[in-house]
Amino acid sequence: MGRETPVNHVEAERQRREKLNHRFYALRSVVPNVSRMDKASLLADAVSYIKDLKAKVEELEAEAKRARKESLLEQGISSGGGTPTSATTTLCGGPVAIELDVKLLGPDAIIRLQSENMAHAPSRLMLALRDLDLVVHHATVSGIKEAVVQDVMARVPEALLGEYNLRSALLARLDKGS
Amino acid sequence: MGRETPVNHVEAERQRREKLNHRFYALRSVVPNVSRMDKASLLADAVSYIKDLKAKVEELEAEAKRARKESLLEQGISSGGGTPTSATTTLCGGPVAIELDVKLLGPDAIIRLQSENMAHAPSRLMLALRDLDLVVHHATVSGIKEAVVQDVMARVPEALLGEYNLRSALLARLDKGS
DNA sequence: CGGCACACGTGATAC
DNA sequence: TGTATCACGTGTGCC
Repeated sequence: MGRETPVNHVEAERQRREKLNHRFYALRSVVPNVSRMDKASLLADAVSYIKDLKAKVEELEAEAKRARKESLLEQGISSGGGTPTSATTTLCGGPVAIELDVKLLGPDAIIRLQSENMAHAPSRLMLALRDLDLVVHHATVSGIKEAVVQDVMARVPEALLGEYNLRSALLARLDKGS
Repeated sequence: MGRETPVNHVEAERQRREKLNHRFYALRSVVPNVSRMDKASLLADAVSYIKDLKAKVEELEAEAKRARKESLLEQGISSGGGTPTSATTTLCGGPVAIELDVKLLGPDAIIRLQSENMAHAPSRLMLALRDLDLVVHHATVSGIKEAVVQDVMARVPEALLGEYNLRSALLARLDKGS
């Protein structure tokens, strides 16, 4: 039958070239010292430039690390003031301080979790929600110093309906993810 | 009259192509995390990478200058300073449509993730953040129907500084957690 | 004239 | 099956 007009192919190739050339132009805009307008030279210059930047970054990072250690030393010496570090290591035996509030509105739930700022609290709650198949509609999490508070609005699967059920399941999941 | 055999022309063009491809290969060797083997993507990644390196250099230089002044003054001002900002945006066409935007402000990052409303998107991002040791200061997630958008403010570990690095690491983690 | 660099259309090919 | 990318040969303009 009639050939599927190859004009599409031509046009596609044209767009591809156009895109490529645009990328080349973008590359030119970020690489200084573009001696030749030549594409090959541009690529070569880009490579050298990247190598230069890499070396520079590495050098500066080493210097920064050095400076940081100095700074840490200074801090360690001058740490005569009151430090707010409590960090009672009672994580193991004792349960972490947690306050969990669950309210149901029809099939949806409003969940409020306030706890110590343990490591990666947000991922913990989100994992618990995921494991229980709660569909998150909206969530906020804010952490300051030693405390973190999370508010979540989500849809609850029928099997978990009932504030007590939901709260228990959430607490179990939260403890489990220690 | 008889055509002056264009074999020279052909051969010249062939060598030119060969040279260009070699340059492309060289560029690949200095740009990390080249997701696609595609030439256009390589150029785009190279541009992002160069921008990122530039920002990193600028940031580190500012920090070095600041550290130098601190060292000279021997004064301990709070280090929660704001350093100049830079921006990076790209789009990743994987199994799911994802748009990830990362902005660095000194040691902190502002992360914006917009994606399809796949199952449990929030836990995914939070897991990625946890795995990368980002300390989340504030986060919001809102989902409606087929789309979900997440905004996060978090502290970035030194090893991950650089928008390109951070973005790549996040993308990798997000893909991994399918 | 000839070297050089580019854009174009085309066939092949992978997903 | 269409939709991507790529390499190739060719035409064209510029020193």
